[in-house]
Amino acid sequence: MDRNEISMAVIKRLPRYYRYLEELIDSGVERISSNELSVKMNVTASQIRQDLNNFGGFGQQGYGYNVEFLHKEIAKILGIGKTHNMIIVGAGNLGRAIANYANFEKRGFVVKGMFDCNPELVGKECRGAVVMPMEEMPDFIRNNNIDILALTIPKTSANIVAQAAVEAGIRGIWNFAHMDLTVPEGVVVENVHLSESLMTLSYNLGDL
Amino acid sequence: MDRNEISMAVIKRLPRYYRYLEELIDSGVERISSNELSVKMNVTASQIRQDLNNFGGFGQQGYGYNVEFLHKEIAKILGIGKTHNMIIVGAGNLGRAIANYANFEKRGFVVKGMFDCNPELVGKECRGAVVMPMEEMPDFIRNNNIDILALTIPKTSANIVAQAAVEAGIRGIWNFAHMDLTVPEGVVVENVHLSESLMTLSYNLGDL
DNA sequence: GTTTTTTTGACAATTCTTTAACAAACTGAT
DNA sequence: ATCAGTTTGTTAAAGAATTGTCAAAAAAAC
Repeated sequence: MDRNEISMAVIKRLPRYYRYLEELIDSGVERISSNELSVKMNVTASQIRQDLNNFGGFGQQGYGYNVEFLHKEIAKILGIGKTHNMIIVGAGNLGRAIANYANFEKRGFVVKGMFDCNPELVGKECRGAVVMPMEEMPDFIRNNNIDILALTIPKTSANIVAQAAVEAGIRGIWNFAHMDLTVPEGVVVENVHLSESLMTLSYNLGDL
Repeated sequence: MDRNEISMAVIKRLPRYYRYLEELIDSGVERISSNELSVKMNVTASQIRQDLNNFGGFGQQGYGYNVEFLHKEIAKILGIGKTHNMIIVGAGNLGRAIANYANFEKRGFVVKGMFDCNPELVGKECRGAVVMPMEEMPDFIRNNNIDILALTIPKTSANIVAQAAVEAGIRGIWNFAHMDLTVPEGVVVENVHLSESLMTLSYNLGDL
C-alpha cells in the first residue's frame, strides 16, 4: 500500500502499539492476538487488525502476532532505528528537557547540538551537547547532516529561525513554539502545543 | 447543546481559534467573517461555522463575528479564566519548563506547588513555588484546593503518584509520563506523549 | 490424519466528520 | 425606505474512520 494513502489517524496510533509491544517484550511475551492486545490497550480488536493491515499481513491465522516481529516492523514503518540527527534551538528548560529525554528514551534521535541567542547560556554543556550561538546554526546544519530541528523558543522569533533552518537544509521541525509555522512544501512540521493541550484538559474538567 | 455530545475533534480545534482571535485582538481587528478566518487558518469556512454553532450562534448575518466577543465565549467554553490550581510532580527540566510556561502564558492555571522525590531538588524555588517532598503531596492537594496535577516523572512511579493524587482529590491529570495511566471514572487525563509525537514526525519525514 | 478451535484479513455496515449549498437575516449605501 | 451585497446558521451530501462479521487459514488437540 502506498505510503501517503494511509491516514494520519492510523499513523498516530502506531507509536502506542509500539510502546505496548515493547512492554510485552520486556515481560517475555512471544505472541499476542489482536483480541488480547485490544483488551490491554482498550481499543477494538478490529481496529488493531485494520491498522496493521495497512502495511501488510504481519499476523497469522490461529496464531496471532509475533510480538518481536511486529515490534520491528512498526519500527521500520515509523523510521525508528534510522539515525536522525537533531538540533535543539532554545536552551531553556524545555530545550534541556528534550535534550535529556531524547537521548535517553529513544535511540535513533541524536541531539547533535543546541543553540540559543542568550549569551549567558552559550558555552554551557547539556548532556554532551554544547550550547552554541544562533549565528552558527546554518553552517552547523549543513556540516553535520541534521534532519530535525526541535524549536523551543518563544513565538516572536520562531518563524525566522525556522526559515533559516529550512534554507540550511532542515526537513523536519518539532515545533513547541506557541504558533503555526509557515514552511515551504516538503518540510514536515510536528506541533506540540502545550497550552492547547492544557485547554483541552480544562474543558474536560467541566463546570467544577 | 449538551456538553458531552460535542465531539473531541471540535474541542481540540477551539484552542487554535482562541489563539488566532488573540492575534486579531492584538492587531486591532474588531470583526471577522468565517471566510477571512478560514483563509488565515487554512481550514474551511464551513468548518469554522459548524464548530462554533455547536455552542450557539456567536455571529451575525451580513456582519460576521465580533472578535472580542467570540474570544471571550471560547474562553468560557474551555474554562479559561476560572482559576485552576495546579501542582507539578517532578521538578526536573520538564517540570520547571511547565512551571515557567504555565504561569507566563495562560492565566487561570496557577502553579501552587512542586514536588519531587529527589532530596537535592527539595527546597529549591522555581518561580515562586518551592519544591516539596513527595510525602507532603496528598495533604497539600487537600488543603489548597488543587484541581490539576501535572505529572512529569518517569513512568516507573507515575501510576502510584497518580493514584495517591486522585485519592487526595485531584480531578485532572496532565500526563507527560511515557505510559497510560489507570484512573477511576470521572478523573480526566490529558496525555502529552512527546516520544510519540517525535515518531510521527519521523514517519512523515519518509524514506530520507 | 482428522477434527475442533483459534484467529487473521477482508469486506460490509455503521457511525462520525467534513464539506457544500442555500434560505434567512443583517449591513451599508443610496 | 429600499435594494444590493454579505455572511451566518442550518440542512443535506459526501467522505472518512471505526466497528462488526465471516470465510479461509493455520494451530492445537485428539
